[in-house]
Amino acid sequence: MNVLPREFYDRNDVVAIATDLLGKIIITRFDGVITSARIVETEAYNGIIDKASHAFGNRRTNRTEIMYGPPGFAYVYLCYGIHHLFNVVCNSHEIPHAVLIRAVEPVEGISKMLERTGKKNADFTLTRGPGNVSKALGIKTFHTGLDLLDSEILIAEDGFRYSQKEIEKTPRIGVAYAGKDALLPYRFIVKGNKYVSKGKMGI
DNA sequence: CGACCGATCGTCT
DNA sequence: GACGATCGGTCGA
Repeated sequence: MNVLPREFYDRNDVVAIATDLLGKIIITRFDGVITSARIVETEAYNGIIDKASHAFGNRRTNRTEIMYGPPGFAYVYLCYGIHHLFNVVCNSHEIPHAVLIRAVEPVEGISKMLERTGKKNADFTLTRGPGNVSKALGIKTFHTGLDLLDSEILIAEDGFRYSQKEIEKTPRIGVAYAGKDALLPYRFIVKGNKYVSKGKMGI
């Protein structure tokens, strides 16, 4: 198990990074408790030219500032006042690319995930959808800015890899407000994986 | 299965 | 003051 290096995130191709993140492992360690899960669904957000991105039009606010920083850091924001959505900051300083983690497959610490989510059974709803991912892994908005190479949240690879045939691309979910950009094939899923979220065009 | 709805609050205008 | 990069439940067909 190796933590992904800074160079993994420091690329001028957020779509490639979103694809490459499939199969990688997110590991969180809060209060000494480890939970980990394999990424099976991602979405790319292509910075200032992407209407679906919070950084569209070079918008800089307290919330989005982290995306303008160096790559390999967490961008976590509150959605609908309830859900903490976990993103990975990509590309170099001043280029606000990000990848949203939309679904993972539990690996370690499932009992802790059940405790955090208040669920009884470890079925596919445990970590399906970006809100559930953060809830199960214990990620909150105040974790925004953590270094994914050295903090309580890490992303690593264990040698496992999905083949291109197992990966499908679709338009992103819930971004209708982005007009034409909502049609871009920036969502990446592992075909047939039961943890992949339900989308209009998804599985 | 699809449509709809309520929860809930930080962020931006 | 309005609005989400959502979720889970309910209701009707």
